[in-house]
Amino acid sequence: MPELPEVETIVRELKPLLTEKKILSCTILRDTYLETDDPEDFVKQIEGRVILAVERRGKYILWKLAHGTIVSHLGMTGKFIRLAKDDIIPKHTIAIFRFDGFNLILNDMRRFGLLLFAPAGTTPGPIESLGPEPFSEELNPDYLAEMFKVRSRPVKEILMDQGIIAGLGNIYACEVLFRLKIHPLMPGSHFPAARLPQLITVIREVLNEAIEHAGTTISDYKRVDEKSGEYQDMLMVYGREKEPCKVCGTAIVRETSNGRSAFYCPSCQLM
DNA sequence: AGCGGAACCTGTCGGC
DNA sequence: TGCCGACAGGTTCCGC
Repeated sequence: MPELPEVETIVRELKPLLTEKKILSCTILRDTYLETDDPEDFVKQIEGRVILAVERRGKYILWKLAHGTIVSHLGMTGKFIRLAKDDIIPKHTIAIFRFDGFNLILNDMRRFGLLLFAPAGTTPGPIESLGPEPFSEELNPDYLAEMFKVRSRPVKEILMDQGIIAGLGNIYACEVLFRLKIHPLMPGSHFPAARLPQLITVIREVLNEAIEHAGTTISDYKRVDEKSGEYQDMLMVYGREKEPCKVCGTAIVRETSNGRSAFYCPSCQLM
């Protein structure tokens, strides 16, 4: 569901809500969701603790406590919803976090997400293996040249590989490649090295624009206040199979690659 | 090492 | 109306 812009939007909304607030209590409704066989320990670790900061790393949401970090990933359908104390708990709720004056719930219909507590000094495996943040200096043409050079897989898959760049998913990978006029199935090793600086610029442009529009809502993604994002109206190719390309009018094509749909304009985007 | 495919879940939509 | 298959913002694991 959520890619970097959606997670960034949620983190920005959680910050003023949770920073300096104490977790009064926590109830886990689906304990198999937790990355631990001891859900009671998770609750024990966090109850009564104060959230010092809320941060994002890739598509992961981090609540920093003095003695560790609560790590969550929203998978495809996860969301945090702010509820009044007496509101009915919706279907598919995973966890309830109670604060002074409100409850925050984690809800995830398909249960592809993740929730864990990482004690201070430890880094959970999935975060350890993340590549650089798109807005960091570590993402530079030299680094990407190394990554692309040896890979035969399609550029779209490389852009979506969290170990190479953290945060891009199917929507924004498709949109970035449309803007570059590069075919999503072009082998990574064929990507012209001279265009790597432009690739980085476009990744940042697309992500920034999506963040400004509070992310993309196709069906499930909702903000903490249940409002939708606005970037779906700006999408050029994602989800637009058979619609005319907004640049040249050719029908947009959908093609499956590695189990995911690649959307592209067959005349604008070249191998 | 890198790649493709399946698996993990539930819901929705389109076609017959 | 109803059933069935395809598909959905993701990640991980397994076998080649």
